[in-house]
Amino acid sequence: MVQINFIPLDYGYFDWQGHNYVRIIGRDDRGKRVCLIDNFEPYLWAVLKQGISDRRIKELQRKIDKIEIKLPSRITKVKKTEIHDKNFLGKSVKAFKIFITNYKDAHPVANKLDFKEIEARREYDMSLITKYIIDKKFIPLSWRKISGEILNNSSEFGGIDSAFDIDTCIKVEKIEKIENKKFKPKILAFDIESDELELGKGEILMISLVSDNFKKVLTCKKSLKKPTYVEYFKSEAEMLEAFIDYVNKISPDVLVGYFSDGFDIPYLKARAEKNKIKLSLGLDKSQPSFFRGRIPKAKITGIVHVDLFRFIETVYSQYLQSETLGLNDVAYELLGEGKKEFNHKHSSKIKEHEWENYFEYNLQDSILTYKLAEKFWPDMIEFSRIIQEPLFEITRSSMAHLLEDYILHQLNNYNEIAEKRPLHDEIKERRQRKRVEGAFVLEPKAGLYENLAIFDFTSMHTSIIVSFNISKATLLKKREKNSYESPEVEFAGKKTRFYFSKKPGFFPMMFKELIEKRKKVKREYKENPNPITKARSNAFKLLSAAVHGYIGFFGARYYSLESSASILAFVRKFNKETIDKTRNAGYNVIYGDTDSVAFQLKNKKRTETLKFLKKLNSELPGIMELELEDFYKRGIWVTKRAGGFGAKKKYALINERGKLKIRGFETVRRDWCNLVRNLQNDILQRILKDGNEKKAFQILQKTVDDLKKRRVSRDEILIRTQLKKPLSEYKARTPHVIAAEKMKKSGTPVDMGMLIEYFIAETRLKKSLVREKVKLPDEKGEYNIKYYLEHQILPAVENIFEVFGIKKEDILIKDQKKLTEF
DNA sequence: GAGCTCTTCTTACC
DNA sequence: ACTGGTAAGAAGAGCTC
Repeated sequence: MVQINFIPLDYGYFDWQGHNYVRIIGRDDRGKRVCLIDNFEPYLWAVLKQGISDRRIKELQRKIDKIEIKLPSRITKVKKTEIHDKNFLGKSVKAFKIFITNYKDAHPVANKLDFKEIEARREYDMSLITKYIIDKKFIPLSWRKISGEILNNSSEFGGIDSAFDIDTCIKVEKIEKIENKKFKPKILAFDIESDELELGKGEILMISLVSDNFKKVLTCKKSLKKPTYVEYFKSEAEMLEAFIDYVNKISPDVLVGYFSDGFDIPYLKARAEKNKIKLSLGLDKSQPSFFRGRIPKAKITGIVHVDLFRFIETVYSQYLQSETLGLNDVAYELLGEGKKEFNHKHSSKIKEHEWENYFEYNLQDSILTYKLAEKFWPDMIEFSRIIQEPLFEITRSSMAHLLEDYILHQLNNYNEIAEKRPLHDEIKERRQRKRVEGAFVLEPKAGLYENLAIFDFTSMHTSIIVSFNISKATLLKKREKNSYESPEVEFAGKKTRFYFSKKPGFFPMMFKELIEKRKKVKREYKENPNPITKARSNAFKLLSAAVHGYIGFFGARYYSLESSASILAFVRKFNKETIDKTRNAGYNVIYGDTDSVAFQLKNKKRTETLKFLKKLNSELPGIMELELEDFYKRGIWVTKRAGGFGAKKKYALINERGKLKIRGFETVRRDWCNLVRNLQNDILQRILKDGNEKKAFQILQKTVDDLKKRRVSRDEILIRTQLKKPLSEYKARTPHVIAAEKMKKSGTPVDMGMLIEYFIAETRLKKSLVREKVKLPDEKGEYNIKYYLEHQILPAVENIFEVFGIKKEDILIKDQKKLTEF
């Protein structure tokens, strides 16, 4: 019997003599790599209908105990059946806990439970690892004291201890909770370069590896100078083998790449196959396995493969200003350094002296990936601990999936049996439903305003869910006395109201607790700001923000469109009420969107306004809360280009400290050229600072002049538009589709998700469509002055100057003559 | 071929 | 297919006159 302190990193399972065992790879507190083997007792639930007699229950139990699934490879039996008092969708129920010998057959066992006394069969559709973590409270990346027996060249479990490259293998007897201590994982970042983007098409030219005090580029190409970090190999095969050796030797906890699920790992696998090499990266020398999904997930046994791109995409992209989530943009924003310059061309055309630069470029990618991984480690570890799912899962799951995992791991606190995942037909039906009415947006009156404030609701949707006890399980079939009543909603073509029980449901309670946890962590962060508390606070924030969307998501276990419709009806009601109350208090309300109200203070003082906020808060139910977003010195709202009404979701503000808040304007949209984005930004800034348009107009005149004199660089007039689907699926012949087709024709690989760059050029055609003037950035040709004037500059500034009574004609009139010259 | 509406598409806001 | 609804706006398609 041994005892160690252990932190789990990678979870897997295997079968031995027809039973399931869980295999956990992690470290002990001396840094040794340990593999734990633990038994897993699979079970599922059968929820009984109300009022079944004890005698009948006994009878059923006997029948269930006899269930057997016979397969060629194994026989799965019911081991035992227990009767428990549980909750299911908030109701107290009696349920059978049916233990079976192999979880893989839980589904067929569930199918055999078709007794009329059984209302529902549940928890046979969850991941085995999820159930294991819940049952043993063995939370990923959390320290535990493990007692057990060391396996040493044991034949038990088929000799697993010798198959794995580990220091110790322990058969678990006991798991005890201990206080979390620090853990610094060994991270290894990698990146490959190849001629082709299509997986496995061309050979791999080089592979870079970066870890703590370790930098390498492995290559099978020759260069003139030989940097110390480069290792040369005779062939691609030898290079691949060296890569595998290095990964095995360094033996990292985390192998991290950037888009490595979608590119590097599958590419390596394909090239290894071509070279008849086994890509034995796993601790048991196994090859990466791929799990299906939008992008297949590449799993390496014993080492956590993290595709940092995927994690950043789901949990961090909303905070990033970067125009793309490519490594260069993200690294620039977060690390202040980007990729190295390298002019990509086919390897056959790269000269001997150029390879050195390519190596450096390749190395830099791994360096950036490594640094980003270090930066995001607190986020990864906190997400993993809070959601209680392994690192591999939480770095790849969508937000809805993360939230659902969080819910599943919390259910035990409420003695709840988990709801099932919707089946195919159910998903289809849900997706066909009419969408429910959303939030309210108040149409602003265009103008320049001074002395403003914005109030907004904190976590509005979630606080409504909590305050009105809204969920699938608390929804009442019909009106009941003493229940929460939603405002009137249009649902399935009828006007109706929904009612929710006042008995607190597990779902709203769970998120009440989550909001409380977040508040606590936020306080902790304020007292002691550090990356861990920041990451924890952020994880709670993101989960909380996703709850309403999750309820309306067709794939959710706890989907409830009635709940979603009710939440949104409350959102509209409270926003409108707040707008009315603000107006009635003597403020000039300018605008409001979903959970906010923007207004002019007029003659009122700030202290008075804060007092008014307090009053509003005292009138709000439950945990709902309105807060001051900020006071603003000035703000501008413009009209729509069509129709002359005030444009929603489009405004710019400046606060006392001179900080701008610009929403919706072209300057924040990446599909407008930089010339116009910068121009509009300058104009808005000038106007908000000065309170008038004089200088801003001069800025405009100068830019128009530059444009006409062709002093504007190519870079500034490039328009970037993303390909949102495969090129072949486009019905419309839009400029960016034409540009993408041109790229393809010229040999540049074009893929879904790419940001297509182009500009609009002068043509000899007298009358023509925009798409006929599309040119790629490196094509010869001059920019089309008329287009950039009338379709870029003017649309972006016209409505701003209109606020000051300056018309489109006033902007152009001075230049009318000049215009005709071109 | 001008002028209109409608569809397709992208990207924003909350 | 992998949170939701609301909205602006460009470009092109298709129609009428």
